Amino acid sequence: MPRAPTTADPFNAIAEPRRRDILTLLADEEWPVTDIAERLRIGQPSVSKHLRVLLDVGLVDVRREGRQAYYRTNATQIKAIHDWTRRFERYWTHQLLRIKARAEGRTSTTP
Amino acid sequence: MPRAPTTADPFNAIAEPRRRDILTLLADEEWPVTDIAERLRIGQPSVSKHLRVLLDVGLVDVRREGRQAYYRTNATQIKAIHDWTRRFERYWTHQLLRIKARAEGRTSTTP
DNA sequence: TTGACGTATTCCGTTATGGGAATATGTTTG
DNA sequence: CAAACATATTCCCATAACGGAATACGTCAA
Repeated sequence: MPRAPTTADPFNAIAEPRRRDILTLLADEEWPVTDIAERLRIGQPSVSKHLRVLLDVGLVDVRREGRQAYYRTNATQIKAIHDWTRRFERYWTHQLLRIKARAEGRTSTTP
Repeated sequence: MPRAPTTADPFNAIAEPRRRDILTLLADEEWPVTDIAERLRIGQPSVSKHLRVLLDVGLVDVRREGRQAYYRTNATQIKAIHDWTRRFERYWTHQLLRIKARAEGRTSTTP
């Protein structure tokens, strides 16, 4: 069984750094494809392909106007990832506390 | 250029659902490989391979004791993902407000 | 209509996946 | 030492990624 397609879910979609860049860029305002390509220094076909993936997963929305396509981040899908990671929030907090405690020469159980 | 290896970074590593399951299981306490396989109904070699990926990325720690290897989630790497998603927090909040407003028959600009 | 423009898709080629089965490595026990 | 046990690795294979180049579409302008 090969790796799941990038369009399988938001987790797979955001694994690609450039797609994360695109999502960040499109968070505040919509942009047409060419502008995205210019700003991020990516070839237009690549941008189109990345946007295709993001669109399939629902991470972006499109607004077609004439021959241009304005894309914009739809953050609701990112929430799913955020919610998953949030369950570990207390662990890295504890880890930090432990590290801090060790650095100060005392154990985490005796604060 | 193919897709980045799963060991490239935590984003790629957690794209696989079973690896997320493993991380969730190992969050509270350490477990040996066989126990993980039993609890999650995955073959032992598969578990070992997933753990290998997670270990390379630093998402788990190991404690070897005799012939057993106790793995445990190291959540500090998950924080990187959490931090990235957190930057979009306000967007889905706004989106929800917009949806709610629309459902109540008023625009988001006139709350 | 023809041509220019903006976007999307297709065709490469290289690389990696994840599962199962078999096997290798290392450790404990009798 | 040999057998049992725990874990790791290798082999096999179908699937798919990503980038770049070329090309196909759809739309707008002259």
